[in-house]
Amino acid sequence: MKRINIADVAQKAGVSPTAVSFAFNKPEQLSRETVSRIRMIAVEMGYMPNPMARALIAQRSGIIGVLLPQPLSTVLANPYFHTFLQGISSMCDEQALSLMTLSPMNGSLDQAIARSPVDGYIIVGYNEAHHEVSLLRKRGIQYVLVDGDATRAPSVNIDDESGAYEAAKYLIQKGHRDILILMLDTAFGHADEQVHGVAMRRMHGYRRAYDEAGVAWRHEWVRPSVSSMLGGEQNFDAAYEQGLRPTALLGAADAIAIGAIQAAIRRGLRVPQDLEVIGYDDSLLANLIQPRLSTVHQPIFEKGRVALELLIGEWEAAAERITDVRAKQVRLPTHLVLRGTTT
Amino acid sequence: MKRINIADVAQKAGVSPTAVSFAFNKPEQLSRETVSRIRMIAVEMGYMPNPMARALIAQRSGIIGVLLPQPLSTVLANPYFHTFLQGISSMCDEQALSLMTLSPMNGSLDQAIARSPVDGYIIVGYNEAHHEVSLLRKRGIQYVLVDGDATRAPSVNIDDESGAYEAAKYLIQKGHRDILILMLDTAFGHADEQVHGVAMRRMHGYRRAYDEAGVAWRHEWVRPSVSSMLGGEQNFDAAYEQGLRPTALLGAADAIAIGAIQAAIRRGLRVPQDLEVIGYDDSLLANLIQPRLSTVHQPIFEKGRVALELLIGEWEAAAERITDVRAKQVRLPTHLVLRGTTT
DNA sequence: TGCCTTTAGTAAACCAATTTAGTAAATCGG
DNA sequence: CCGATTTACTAAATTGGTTTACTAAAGGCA
Repeated sequence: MKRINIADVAQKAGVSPTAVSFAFNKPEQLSRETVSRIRMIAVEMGYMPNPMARALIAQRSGIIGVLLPQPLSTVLANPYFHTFLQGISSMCDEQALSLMTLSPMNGSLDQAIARSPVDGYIIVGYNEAHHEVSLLRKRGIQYVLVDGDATRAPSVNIDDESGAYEAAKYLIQKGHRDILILMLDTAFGHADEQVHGVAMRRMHGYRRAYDEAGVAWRHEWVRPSVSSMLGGEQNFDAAYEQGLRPTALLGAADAIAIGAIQAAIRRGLRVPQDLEVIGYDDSLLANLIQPRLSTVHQPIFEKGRVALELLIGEWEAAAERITDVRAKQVRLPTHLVLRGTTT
Repeated sequence: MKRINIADVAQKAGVSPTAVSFAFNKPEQLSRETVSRIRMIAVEMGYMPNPMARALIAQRSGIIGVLLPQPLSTVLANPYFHTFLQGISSMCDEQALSLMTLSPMNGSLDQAIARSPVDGYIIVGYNEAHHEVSLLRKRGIQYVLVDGDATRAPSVNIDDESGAYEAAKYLIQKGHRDILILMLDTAFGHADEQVHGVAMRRMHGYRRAYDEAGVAWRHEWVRPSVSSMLGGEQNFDAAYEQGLRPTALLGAADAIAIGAIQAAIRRGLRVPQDLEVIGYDDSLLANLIQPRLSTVHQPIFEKGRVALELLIGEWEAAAERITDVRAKQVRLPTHLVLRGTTT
């Protein structure tokens, strides 16, 4: 079963392939009857122009790629990304763009990038200095960084530091001194990974509140956790078994905080009476659990929209050959939202 | 800033474009030094073969398209799809495939299909008879239907009917007679849409339990709801204001059931003491709310995996020109899971 | 030295469209 | 009635690669 092409239609209609192309793209170049005859035959034969050939010649596919730091199956387990992707896709719908998610293929982004027919990238969680990112720059492909450090490339970030600062300050002001901090593990950079700006900034925010209040920063009360409910559970348990007895908890992501709460409840603690908890992100999950999670709100949905807006701006700048414009660095605000896990 | 192509690299290396292609794809055709020289220059220039050209000639892009019934931003609000997409993407990761989501573009799937360079489709929530689906068949593009009725095309469904039957039977056996049923609105087919098989089968399952127990089926106790928490809330409220006082509730989707529970709690009802609730799907949400939702479990993750497996099977069959093999119709089992919203 | 094989590379065809330049035939004005 | 323009259509170039068929030079062997 061979897929029919423009030549097949042309032959059946007794015209040249050019005429078939015109019938769809420039009907005014042909007589009215010829156009309708060609279209009739095309529909009848089930013809549709080959998207690859079309994208090749048009030098654009109408697809944007979202470069993710983890396999898609992992990302989809994270409510933060649900909202973020919703933001991007709401903009996609408006702009008639398609969305393609790209994850590292057996560890490397290179392969994923190499075979993706996309017009530009939204890159999540990588810094400008990252190898694959600089390759894209070299190749002249437009991209926008999200949650990654950049100076030359356009980027969207949030005010991680001040959100964290507010959260820690709130707990300290309420008199808590034994605060367990479950930090993103990316703040502690493994050998092969770059230290991640987001995690660092959140840590600095917590730290600043401690310093300003004159509270000692104790390293054994700060634990790295993977950003998932399971990570939060395991780290709370581990801290408890080390003999720590926190009266409050700062989770650098909602999922971590929620996991920790479940571990705490399992140990008979009452939230918030025995343990006050503040998460980070204000993902949808925060509002679904009981008691509802106090957390640092960030505009996740808007972040996705803004990222795509910037990317579209890059295309326009490239089309008009504006290269000296300073890349836009957007920083969205954060704020503390107090709900049921604080008193 | 022009994107460099194979000819640029060839020129700089003083060889033909063919040699550059060989350096990457068939290095044994060239001398060792030439290969390494070309590769050096390619890296230096930041060259990477154009994915569209590559896909055009290879007649495959390594991308699979997931055709969704709603805009992506709507789909991502639904926990059912999170798990489903996770299932597909776990398989994608293994097979080194990329995943692209496709939603109707201003109402029409046609456009979305026309510009998508994909090797095959997983089509969610459409029947075989649907116009766009039959177009794909005509064009010889492989696809698999999920949650849609099919006889000729391969499909993945679940045992909607018996899951619903079990749920309704359980509540009836416990003595409930005033059961509010919040049905999927797709069971009541609008003018421009086809009646949706999933919704119909679930309704028939509920109905069969009523009939077998000799309980009267009262239409005013069955309400169509959109598949979201908001839909569940609004419909519970509406039913209550009509004077209905249910002692139990069947939600044809978890989101509906959860929304209804929140509306019920707001009215001072205790769940499960005053209102027993059984949802449908067993999405992750069901385990996160308090009390944990009793529901009909379906293997959502596996459904995604199986769908992609079938699609890969289609490719293989097409490659071997096997056309007379009967298309595989997979039906996965469902079962009732009792948690905290039933006594 | 002559013939055959291997090696290393290139020219040209091809994938499936779009677009530019060009060509007949028909129409029009003077 | 003749040159100019319009109409309706086509041939050929282009997009950026891959692949097949071919060629020239080098090496092997009698």
